[in-house]
Amino acid sequence: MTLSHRIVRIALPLPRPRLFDYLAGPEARPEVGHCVRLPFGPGEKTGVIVAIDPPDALPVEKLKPILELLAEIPPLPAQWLALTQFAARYYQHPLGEVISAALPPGIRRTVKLPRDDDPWLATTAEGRAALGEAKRITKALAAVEAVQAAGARRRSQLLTDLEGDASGAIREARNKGWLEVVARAGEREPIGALTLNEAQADAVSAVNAAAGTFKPFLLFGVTGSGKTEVYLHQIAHTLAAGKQALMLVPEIGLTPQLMERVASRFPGANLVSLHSGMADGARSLGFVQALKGEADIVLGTRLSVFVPLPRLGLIVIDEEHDASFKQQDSLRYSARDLAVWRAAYEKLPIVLGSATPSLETWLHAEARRYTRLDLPLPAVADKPPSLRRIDTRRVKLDHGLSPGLIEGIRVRIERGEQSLVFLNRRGYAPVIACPQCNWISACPHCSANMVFHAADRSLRCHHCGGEGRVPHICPGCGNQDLQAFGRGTQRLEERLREHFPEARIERVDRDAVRTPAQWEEVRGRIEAREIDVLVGTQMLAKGHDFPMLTLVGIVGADAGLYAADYRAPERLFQQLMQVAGRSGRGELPGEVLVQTEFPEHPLYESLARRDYPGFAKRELAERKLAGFPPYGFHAVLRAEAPELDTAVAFLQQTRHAAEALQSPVRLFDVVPMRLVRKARLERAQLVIECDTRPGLQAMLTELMPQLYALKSPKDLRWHIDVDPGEL
DNA sequence: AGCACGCCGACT
DNA sequence: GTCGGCGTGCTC
Repeated sequence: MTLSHRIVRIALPLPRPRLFDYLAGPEARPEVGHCVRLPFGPGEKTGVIVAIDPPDALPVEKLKPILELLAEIPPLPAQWLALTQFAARYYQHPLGEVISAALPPGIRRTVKLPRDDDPWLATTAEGRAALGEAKRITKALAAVEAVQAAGARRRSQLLTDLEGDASGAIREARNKGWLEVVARAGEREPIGALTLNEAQADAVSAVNAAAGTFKPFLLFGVTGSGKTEVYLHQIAHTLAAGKQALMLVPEIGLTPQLMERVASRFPGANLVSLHSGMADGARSLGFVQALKGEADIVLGTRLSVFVPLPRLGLIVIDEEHDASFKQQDSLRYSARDLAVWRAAYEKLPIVLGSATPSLETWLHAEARRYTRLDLPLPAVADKPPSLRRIDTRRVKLDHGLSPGLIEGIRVRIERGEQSLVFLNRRGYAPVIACPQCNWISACPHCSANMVFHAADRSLRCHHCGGEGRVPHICPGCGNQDLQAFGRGTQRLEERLREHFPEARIERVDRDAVRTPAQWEEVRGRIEAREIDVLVGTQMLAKGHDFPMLTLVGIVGADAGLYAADYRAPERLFQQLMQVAGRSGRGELPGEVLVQTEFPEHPLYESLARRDYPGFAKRELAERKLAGFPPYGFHAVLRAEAPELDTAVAFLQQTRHAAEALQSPVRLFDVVPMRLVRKARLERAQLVIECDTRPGLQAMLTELMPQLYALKSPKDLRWHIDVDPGEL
């Protein structure tokens, strides 16, 4: 080898925390951050260079040369590598796998990069003339029309603007000379910017003033207080300074309306949207545009926190408390927490928006580590709906519905207003049982009951997706009289139809509304006042304002009050605040009815006053007493195997190893998980608790090599979850 | 994760 | 006599 050969250290997608050294020839000109294709064992893999000529490299004669340096992908910037390295350290996950999770699948798997055939298109005089003279709008003319409306449009954006596969129509319009390639969208007046009220204006200037420094903000305001408008003004300021903006939204928050609102506000900006449902090519293209600095705004779900942005100037996290920011498998990261780290590392302001912040964020704000920006409701809408609690111990329920709620719905139907009944349990009934022999509809693969779905008379397990027919006679004793116990949204819907046969009733849950398009369609009908009563799960809690919705009924929420998981009340309060906020958003006064056996429960007291700070104060006091987050820190090691003993034995071994480590952590007992059996696997867990994050980190870092060294049975799988969403 | 190497049961 | 089971160990 010659002197100009370099040794490159590569992170590879392997489930062990190891890096591998290779040789790169003089012609390769390797840089840290470059993607490389290389021989690995008998096959090939793609990896990323994390170091060049490391001092502790393997002897050269043991190294293989790389196959190819993927020079068409610019090297990933140092800040990006720092983010993945931090995530690998913090979440105790192999760096190669973190990098692989952070890269879009198209780049991860192949050498093929989607050709950047994504020019800016503008209309020509011929195109505008053709549009004006046309009697019929052809697909090609529709493309011209869409470009005309936007001023100039990226081809990829145009493809998503138009119905179906529009690539042929765009080609035709270009061939006819109706569309031409332009260097870049010209500066245009932003469309639809709203005048800010005083609180909004203050929030905007506070964040603008923090440009170029790490400063976290909590934008605290209910839906309707205008958080999105504040984000848009902050993004406008960021773009004007020549920087890029990253905006993360919950999974269900990434709607076409939001995309459209951002796109039409910044017609000249290159807006990239990213979520896991996108095709590989589009995802890779967006990623590379961001990496090259061509994207101005990235709007996406949690995975967007890993998008490289060389000129990043602002991060926004909408609904920061939302559970979908935490990944629940493989690399179990919190996009919100990583975003805060990223903002600190890159010295940026970050805005966390919520009406019901996570207690972690709220505590930061109370401690003045985060700056709280309050957005009160605008004066015109400043009439929070009255909240009434219906004591279900004192009234006779009709299939779970109280007379008060039924009467409330009846009145709304008469007035031509809309009602919403919220029940966070889909299906018809949560269990089928035999009153004679106590047989119940248990899932054969999980320690859970199968839920009765009336539409197709099926029994479904909501944990493993298993499905079966409802037996005609009891499998235990042959009894013909099987009964459905408890209630879900389907049963409520059925009962409401019996009560109000004339009313237009619509159920909204994951069974009835499967795709975003279906949800859009239902939403349209709600707005067009074609629906009188909505029945549904938390899907209904989010989304847009329905001005004619004046009654929200909350049914069966009590389960969250005394649940085993200490986070249950926090989630319940967030959910109820959100669903209660659906009512009375227009001119008409709203009402919320909560059916409960515990009307005097403090959570409902706080809810009635719309008093998040009061709720948070009480909840934080309890957490502090228990040493739970955000006053203590958890990691949980989970193991699963066909036999529970296998999983328990593995965790016991780990626990012994951990005990020997001289660490301030507290090790809980190894216990079966609450849902012990899921999809034919028995699961157990070991919770590790510590008063400080660094203490927990240090212990885990010491423990991990021993964990990897433990020889675990072939059929056992384990993972570690730092800052778990639930215990 | 793949994938090969490597020692023990029922088959052309 | 071999085809193949998946246990263990390695990949620069």
